[in-house]
Amino acid sequence: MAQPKAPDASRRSERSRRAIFDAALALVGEVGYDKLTIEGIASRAGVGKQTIYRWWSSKAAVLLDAFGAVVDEYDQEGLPDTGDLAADLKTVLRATADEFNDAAWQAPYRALAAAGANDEELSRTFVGRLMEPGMRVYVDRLRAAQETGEVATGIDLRIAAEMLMSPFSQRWLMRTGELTHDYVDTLVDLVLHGLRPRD
Amino acid sequence: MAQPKAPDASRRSERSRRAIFDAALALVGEVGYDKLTIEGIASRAGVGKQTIYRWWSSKAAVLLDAFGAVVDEYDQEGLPDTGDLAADLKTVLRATADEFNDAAWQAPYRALAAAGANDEELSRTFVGRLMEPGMRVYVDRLRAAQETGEVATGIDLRIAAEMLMSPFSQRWLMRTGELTHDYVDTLVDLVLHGLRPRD
Amino acid sequence: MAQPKAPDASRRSERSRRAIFDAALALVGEVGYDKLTIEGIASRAGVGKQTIYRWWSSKAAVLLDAFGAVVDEYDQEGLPDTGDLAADLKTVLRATADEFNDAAWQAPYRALAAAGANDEELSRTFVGRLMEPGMRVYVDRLRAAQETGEVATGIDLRIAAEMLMSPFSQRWLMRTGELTHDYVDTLVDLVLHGLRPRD
Amino acid sequence: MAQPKAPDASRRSERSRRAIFDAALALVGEVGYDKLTIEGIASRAGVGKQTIYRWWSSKAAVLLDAFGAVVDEYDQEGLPDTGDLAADLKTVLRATADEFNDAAWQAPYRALAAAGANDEELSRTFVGRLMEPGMRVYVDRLRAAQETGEVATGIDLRIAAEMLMSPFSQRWLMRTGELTHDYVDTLVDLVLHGLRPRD
DNA sequence: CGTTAACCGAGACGGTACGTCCTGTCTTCCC
DNA sequence: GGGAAGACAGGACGTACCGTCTCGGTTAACG
Repeated sequence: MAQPKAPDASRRSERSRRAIFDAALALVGEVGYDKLTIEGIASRAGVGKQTIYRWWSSKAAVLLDAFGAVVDEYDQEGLPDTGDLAADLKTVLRATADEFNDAAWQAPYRALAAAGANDEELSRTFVGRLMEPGMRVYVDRLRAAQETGEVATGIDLRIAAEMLMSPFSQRWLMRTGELTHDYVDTLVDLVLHGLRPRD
Repeated sequence: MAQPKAPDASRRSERSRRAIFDAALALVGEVGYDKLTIEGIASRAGVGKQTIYRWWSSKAAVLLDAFGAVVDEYDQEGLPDTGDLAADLKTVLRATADEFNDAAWQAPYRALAAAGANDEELSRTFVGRLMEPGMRVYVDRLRAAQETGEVATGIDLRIAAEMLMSPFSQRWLMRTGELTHDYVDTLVDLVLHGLRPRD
Repeated sequence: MAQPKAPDASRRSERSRRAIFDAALALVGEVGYDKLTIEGIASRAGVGKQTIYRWWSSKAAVLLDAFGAVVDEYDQEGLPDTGDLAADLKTVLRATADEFNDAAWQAPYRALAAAGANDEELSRTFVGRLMEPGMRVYVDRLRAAQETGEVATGIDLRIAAEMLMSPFSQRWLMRTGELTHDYVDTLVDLVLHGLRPRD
Repeated sequence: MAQPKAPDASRRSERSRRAIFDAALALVGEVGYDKLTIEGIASRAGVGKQTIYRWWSSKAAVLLDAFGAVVDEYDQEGLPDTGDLAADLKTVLRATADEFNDAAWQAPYRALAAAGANDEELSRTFVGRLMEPGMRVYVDRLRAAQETGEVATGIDLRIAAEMLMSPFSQRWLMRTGELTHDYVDTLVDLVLHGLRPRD
């Protein structure tokens, strides 16, 4: 079952791992994803190329881990639940919009989304690691709202959450519009109207 | 103030142009976007590299033109209007879902969406050339529905259209779910419920 | 019969060819053969690596051509023939000794002799290109001496020439002794004594 | 004034030493000297790389020791002295020719001769360890012949021995000819004729 | 109807990065 | 402390493409 040369993870250099993450994130911001190279990362991190190839299979994989490590620190603990679904969603989506407008997030996130489009394997990891967790907290919050009657029963909450998040992501990814607070508010209102219990 | 070397388009070889398109589309399907190369296209098309560089600035630009030429043949003439908005949307989105599930469309479309994420200029062209026209017909159809009272007035139709199309595109691009007819129907129903005239 | 990608020699850049020779000879003198690298030659010559790989198969092949070009300028025109074989041989071998003691010749010559020992193909070329011509003029001179009676008939002149040159080369290659004029004189005398017509 | 880390030879593993020799000799025969690597030797010998680096400074040094150990078993005990110098020399040189034509000797011997050409230090060891002892027995035999009058007095026996051995070695090293028994006989006769007491 | 200027196929060029291999050092764990 | 194992920083390998340039050849507009 094992690959033909599994490196011994217990001997891995934590120092190098971190230097590689820092270098990858810094470089993707400076030169963009297309001009990001393994050699560049290695050189900036003061690391041999082989140390990268030993642990990752592509620059996308490095970036995914690097960005994942950053995101993990933002420890999501579920959406707020003040009892007012619309207000809660607006609060969180406004914050998310601010994050997406932050240059430090743009480059790696865009890069990974793009790389995922052409690489199914990477795409699965990207979605599972970075997008699914976010999606799940929305579904949970919607389920809670269903129990208080704010949202109709019988609705596919997964699709409901996508109605909220996909227009938002798509707008940003394709640059078809700004992610303003106004936009967020309008979107939340329109979506929630559709989720209301039917008359 | 002309560029240092504006090639004379009137002397351009139509034969070569087509051969390049065919080669680009065939290759992106066979080897994927990342391994698509200008040299590969040139060689497959039986064309000198310079003939590509003379007319396009990158492999993305070639692919965009090549795919654009294919798409143009599907000449969109607006959405049907039978008077039943939901039915009309389902009809068209089901057809679109089938298209997106067609392997011949996947590779170039994904490639361009991905390339656009990292290249703002390309992104603008991609959206303007391939996505905007599609979006526009939806907005038009929604406006018609607004006039018949099926959709509430005062709604931002652009955002409404995005609520319909973005979850759909995102699902496909990120591979977070299948584009089935059932999915389309559910999505349309949920969205339209949100667009109904308020009580 | 042809190799799978014969480059077009008529388009070859003479400028690059010369720059490569110069760089190779300079570097082998500066850093030695073992630390001579294709990358180093390319970089010093201001040339792409591929330009070297296109025309040569190894650093040894480059060096052989480079050194060959230098040697060719020394245009051998046969040994002098004053009628005194011993004197003629001493004159020429003394000059050769001086050449072999010249640092500029040492590095490439040693390198090629060494590389040839481990690479039969290269060895054939090295011998044929650089050593055979030298050997031949000695054989010719000995043949002339045979006609004047200075050298016995029936002697294998090839072996005779080797008796003269091999101890000389071996001494230099293996560093088992100095190549002084005295040494040369002694060697010539001993060898010629063996070649004298038998009593 | 000891080196920074003089390993304690008394604790050295004889088992590893032998495994390294065997691996080095086997590999140089299989893949040639250029592709012989320390890693390859270590791995084939079932030994850590450090165990090699601890005791030798280069692959050439390993090979020299390995080959030296083999040669030592051939324990030279001087040339035969039947009273007939020519016959004795032919006997021994014929045997040597057979040895040099044996594939098992070729690779390491050639490799070391080549490595010596570019590495003065190695060259001294190689000559001193493997070539000098052989040379010495020839000089001794010639001296004995001088005392019986077969060889002229006043001759530099060192140079005389080289006249015999260098053409032989050179021919083999440079592949300029076969080492046949006929060749050996002719060479011995020619050389001895030159060494005869002058008239 | 010949001249000539541009596009064209071809591919050599100076470069950059790839992913692999090996070097020589260092660290860990075992005996 | 020697030895097996192997991660590490470093660097060269030989390959693949990049985007530029130069070379005939062909082809269309102009004189």
